[in-house]
Amino acid sequence: MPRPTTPLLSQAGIRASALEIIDRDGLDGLSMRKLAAALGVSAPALYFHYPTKEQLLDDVASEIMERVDVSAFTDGWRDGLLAWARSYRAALAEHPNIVPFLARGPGQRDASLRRADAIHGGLVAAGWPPREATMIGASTKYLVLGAAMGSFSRGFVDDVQVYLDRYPSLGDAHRLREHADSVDRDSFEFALLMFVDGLAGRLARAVVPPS
Amino acid sequence: MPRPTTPLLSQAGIRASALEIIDRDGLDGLSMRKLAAALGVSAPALYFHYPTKEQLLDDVASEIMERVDVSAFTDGWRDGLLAWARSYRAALAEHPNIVPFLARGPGQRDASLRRADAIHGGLVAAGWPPREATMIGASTKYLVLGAAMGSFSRGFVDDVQVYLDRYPSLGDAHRLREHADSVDRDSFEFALLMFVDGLAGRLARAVVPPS
DNA sequence: ATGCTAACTTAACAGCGTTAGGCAAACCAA
DNA sequence: TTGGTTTGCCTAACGCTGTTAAGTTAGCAT
Repeated sequence: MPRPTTPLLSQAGIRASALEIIDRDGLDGLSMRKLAAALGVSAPALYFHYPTKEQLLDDVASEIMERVDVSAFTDGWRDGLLAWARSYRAALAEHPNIVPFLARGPGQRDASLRRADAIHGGLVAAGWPPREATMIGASTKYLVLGAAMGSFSRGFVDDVQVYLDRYPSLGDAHRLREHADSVDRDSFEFALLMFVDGLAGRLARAVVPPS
Repeated sequence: MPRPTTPLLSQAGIRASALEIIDRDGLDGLSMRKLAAALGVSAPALYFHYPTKEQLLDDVASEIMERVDVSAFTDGWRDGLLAWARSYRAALAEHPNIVPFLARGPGQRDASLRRADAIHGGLVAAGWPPREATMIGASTKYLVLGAAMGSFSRGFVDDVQVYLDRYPSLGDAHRLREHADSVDRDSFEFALLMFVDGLAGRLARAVVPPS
């Protein structure tokens, strides 16, 4: 079968199929051969559309990151930060299996830079010194990514385990997983609020210096 | 070469060599064949001491986690939490390349449970409700792991990049990396302090309810 | 009509984690 | 001391991986 009348593959189609496999079979469950098979094509055919698997994953990750909302800083730094962090986490929650890949660096430099700039700009406009704005951005990213890694990739129920050990009346075995999930969800929200409260205190102290 | 007079391999030796390779060549740079070669042995020989590569990595990770200090909760929850978080991060900073593995779940269940129990117990003893103690433990872990992923694995300099873009006078190209490192270090400390401040406020409000 | 490029194919390479089977030294029971 | 079992290594090999090379033909431009 030589060159087909109408192309069998497209970058968008490859990305979609890849993400489907990742969601279903995990990050390690994606191989170029399996992906090709899902698209009804031989593995090397993919290399006419993507130069490398890494590049493909970068694109998939970028597609996911595009759903992150960095527009709410017009409503003040607090709302902006909360909206960013929550939408960031929500985006990762939709495709938990790709988080380990996403966690090792931004994909498309320019898009991620545009996001970082929106955040940084929003914070500075609200009165944060530039260097602290940078640290706030980094900190929030730490929180989201750490929570995403902890929640979505298996494991990390140890704290919940301890909790249940101390209150064994709570936990049927089959309820442990859902309980762990809710603890994880709540912990992220908790951490985010504590962090933002700490920030608010610092900003207040900076504006009105102590007597 | 049949059975040698004195064994060539030991679990401890295998772990040490594996960690050396990981530190030098990265997590993907560790293969059973390369590890075996470094030990002067053929690859399958390793399987007489470790049933699987995953198991070996689990052990290496556990060894690193043993250096985390969870003993400072006797000095109050604040100092305990700070000491734990800082020693946790320091432990990861010594072997950044293993963080991506470490981030996908606790290794030896009992050791990690013992740590989690010390933390949870320390927080509860200091007056935190059990459920919030669980969330504080989870949150702190998020922060440490997120920071470790962000800082150590390449990339994540985008915020720094934005910062430098806005103040281009600051940055020679060769200073960018060290600047990014310091921003990352400072950001972790910043995030940790903001989080703990938020916690302190919450605890104060809980103890002395608002009028 | 001719040649070039595009989009696929099959075959193959080096490397991966892991398993099977061989072999001799070391250990243990009689 | 002998004999048998176990131990700790070896080489060969399996099926998998990402990726490259070379072949084939449809479509398009000259």
